[in-house]
Amino acid sequence: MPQQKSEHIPRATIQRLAVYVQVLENLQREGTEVISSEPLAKACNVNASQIRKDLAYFGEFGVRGVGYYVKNLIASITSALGVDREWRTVLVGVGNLGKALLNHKEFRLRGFNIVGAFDCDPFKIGEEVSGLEVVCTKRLREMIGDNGAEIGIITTPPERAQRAANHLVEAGINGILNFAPSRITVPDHVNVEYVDFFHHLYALSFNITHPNSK
Amino acid sequence: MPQQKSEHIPRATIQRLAVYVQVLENLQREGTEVISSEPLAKACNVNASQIRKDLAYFGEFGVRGVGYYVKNLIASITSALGVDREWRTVLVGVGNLGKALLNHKEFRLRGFNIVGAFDCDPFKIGEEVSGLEVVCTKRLREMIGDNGAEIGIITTPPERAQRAANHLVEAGINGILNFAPSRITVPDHVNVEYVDFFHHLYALSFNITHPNSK
DNA sequence: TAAGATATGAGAATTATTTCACAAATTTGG
DNA sequence: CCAAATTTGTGAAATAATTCTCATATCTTA
Ligand SMILES: NC(=O)c1ccc[n+]([C@@H]2O[C@H](COP(=O)([O-])OP(=O)(O)OC[C@H]3O[C@@H](n4cnc5c(N)ncnc54)[C@H](O)[C@@H]3O)[C@@H](O)[C@H]2O)c1
Ligand SMILES: NC(=O)c1ccc[n+]([C@@H]2O[C@H](COP(=O)([O-])OP(=O)(O)OC[C@H]3O[C@@H](n4cnc5c(N)ncnc54)[C@H](O)[C@@H]3O)[C@@H](O)[C@H]2O)c1
Repeated sequence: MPQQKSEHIPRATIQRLAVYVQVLENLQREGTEVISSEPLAKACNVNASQIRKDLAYFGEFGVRGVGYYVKNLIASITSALGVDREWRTVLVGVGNLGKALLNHKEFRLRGFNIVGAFDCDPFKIGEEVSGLEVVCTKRLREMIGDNGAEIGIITTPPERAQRAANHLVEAGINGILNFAPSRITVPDHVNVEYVDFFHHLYALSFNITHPNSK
Repeated sequence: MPQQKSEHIPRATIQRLAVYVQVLENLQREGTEVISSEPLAKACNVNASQIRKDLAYFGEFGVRGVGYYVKNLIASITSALGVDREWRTVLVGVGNLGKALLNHKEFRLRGFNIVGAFDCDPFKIGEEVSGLEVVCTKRLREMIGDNGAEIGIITTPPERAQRAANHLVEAGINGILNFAPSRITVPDHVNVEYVDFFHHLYALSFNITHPNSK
């Protein structure tokens, strides 16, 4: 069982592990069974020792002289990341984006089941979206007590994100994925990740504007 | 005019600058006119000298003893990032996600105008989405010659992303925002950013699973 | 106009991450 | 079964990024 060997693991390592899984899954789909760090590194656009060092935080998954068995390595990394299980999630803010996410089947496929949908708009409460009844945000605590969700997804307007986060924290969630373009403040034990593709467009803009700074 | 003072700027700095803009815009909406690095840092969840150092790459934007004028600082950072102008973009892959993005008005609002929509499915070509006629991917080069787009957005299935990227590169694009969950290979002068919220869910999963490793 | 309070900007010190280099393990072919 | 060819895993070295510290600049108030 891949067990964490060392204390602190860089955030960058976690991000790369997600990339490795993605690339390995595509390789697997194309029929590759074994791969060594060199070509995998090329496909992921990183240094080969970087991959080996990242993996070394969790154990020894390769075979010297051979490389890594793709299927095996996927299993090892997903286990290290903790995504080899079901994660129950709830979504707050059933608007355009919220509905699109509720209908997105990939969540369930990847083990992130959305088991609750919440909104504060009385016109939306009671509506059914993708097999879930939209419930009043005030009942978040009670509902999470029932369904045991651990991750909250925020898709409210930015000025409501902090309020939504407060409700989620109070309800006992310990991870938040925030799609609203605003930062939220939460207690230390709660993890927050932000999704905002404009940040990526900004990065492109910068890199195109300053081509030499690479 | 904010001019780049130093040669290499860390990628992490660029990502943070985008966060600063986001937080500053929200502060501005709430009426804040001046802010010092300490409270701004708190809102962005970073160290105050980090902010000052990040800004120092581009110039001196603060007033000693006072702090930063919010409006001014937003202008300085957006100028540094190169997002104080219009960026013309094209989108390849007019499916569920592609259509949602084409209808998303925020792009235009933020200066990223989608001026072309491409797909290879003959049933989709000719269809009109959000005021744009869907055009065959093969005509990408010709169309970009006309509309002068510089950024391409990929929303094809993962196994088609590389092909889409090749078309975009050939057409002379120099930045790509890839929503497909696969890595693409492009020449050195082309910049690629990846958007995948499962990577963020993976990070949450890891952090919740290993609470001590923070 | 001078003193006290505040907050930036930048060099130095620290800490973290990445890359290198190579010993150890495994396979393959004669 | 041994030698040659691979390729991992890891300590050491090199790089990079972050944080600390403080001199310097500005504002406020008396
Ligand atoms: N639409 C997109 O494609 C898109 C893309 C990226 C980011 N976003 C961001 O995602 C968020 C949602 O976008 P949208 O287009 O779905 O907006 P929307 O207005 O359609 O939906 C927002 C929903 O949140 C609900 N809401 C408001 N306050 C709430 C609260 N306190 N508790 C619970 N629910 C609350 C509203 O009733 C509404 O149903 C925005 O912050 C937007 O910037 C949207
Ligand atoms: N739907 C979502 O909410 C969502 C969210 C995140 C990521 N994604 C990713 O975005 C991509 C698109 O998702 P979707 O749900 O819109 O899929 P989709 O199948 O609805 O759309 C894909 C579109 O791409 C077109 N296409 C295929 N090959 C092409 C090519 N070579 N050139 C041009 N067009 C081509 C298809 O004709 C189709 O119209 C997928 O990779 C998916 O994993 C989707």
